[in-house]
Amino acid sequence: MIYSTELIKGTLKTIVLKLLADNKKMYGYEITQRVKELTFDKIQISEGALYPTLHALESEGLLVTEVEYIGKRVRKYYSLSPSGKSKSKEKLSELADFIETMKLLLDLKVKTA
Amino acid sequence: MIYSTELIKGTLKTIVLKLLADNKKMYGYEITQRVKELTFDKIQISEGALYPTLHALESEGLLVTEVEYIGKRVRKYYSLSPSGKSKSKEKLSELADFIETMKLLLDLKVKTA
DNA sequence: TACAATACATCGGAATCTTATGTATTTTCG
DNA sequence: CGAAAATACATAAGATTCCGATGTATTGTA
Repeated sequence: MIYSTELIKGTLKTIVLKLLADNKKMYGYEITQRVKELTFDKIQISEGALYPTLHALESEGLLVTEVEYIGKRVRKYYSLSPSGKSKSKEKLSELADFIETMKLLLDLKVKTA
Repeated sequence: MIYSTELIKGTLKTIVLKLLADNKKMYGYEITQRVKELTFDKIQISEGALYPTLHALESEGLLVTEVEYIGKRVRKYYSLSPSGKSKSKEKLSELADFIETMKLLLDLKVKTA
C-alpha cells in the first residue's frame, strides 16, 4: 500500500527535521531513499516536494548546508542549526501528540448521546 | 496545544467518514463540535473546511443527506451511502496504517550506516 | 552503450485549508 | 428585555503545500 498523497501533507517538514536530528547530516536524495527504506516503500517523498521544503527550512534558519563534491557531482548536505534542533523537538512532540489524538478518534465507539 | 493546521491536512475526509460510520447520521455543526470534544479542543474543524468537504463527499456519492427543520432553522443530516461505508473502512485502515508507519519514523534511532 | 541510478533543481497546476464574510434563528444571561 | 453567544447553513479569495512533469548532468551497471 502506498498512502494517498494527501495523508502525508503537513508531515514532511517534521520528517525531515527528525531525520536530521538522528543523522547529523544528510543530503536530499539520501532523505528520499531513507524514508522509502524506513517505511518499506509506503512513503515516497517526491523531489518536487522535498527540495522546496529543504530550501524553505534553510531560509527559516533551521538548516545549514555544506556542499561536497563526489567526483564531479555536487552533493549538498543539510544539518540542523541550533534553532533547528529545538524546532525538531517541538515539531516531533507535536506530531506524537497528534498521532495519539488521532488514535483516539480512530478507535472511538461513540453512540449518539 | 492546538495543532499547527498543516498537520491536520488530508485527514478531514477520513475523520468525517469515521464519525458517520459510528453515528449513523450527523449534521455539519455537530461534527465540528464532536471532533472538538473528542480531541479535547486539540482539533477544531473550521466550517470553511468542513462544508466544502461534505459537499464533495456527497457529490462523490459517499454521503446522502436529509433535511430536517428545527423550528425555522434548517438542519442537514449526512449519512453514509453503501459506497461510503466501504470507503470509510478503506480510508480508516489506510490512516491506521499510516499512523503506525509514522510511529516507526518517529521512534527511529538510525545511525548513519 | 544504453539504461538505471544518483543528484540537483524549477514550475504549472491541483488540492486543501484558512480567514473572512454573509444570512438567519435560537438560547442564554445580566 | 435586550444584547451577546451559540447554533446552523454557506461561499469565496487567497495561502500553502504537494504532485507530476521536466530539465540538466554524472556515475554505475548489464
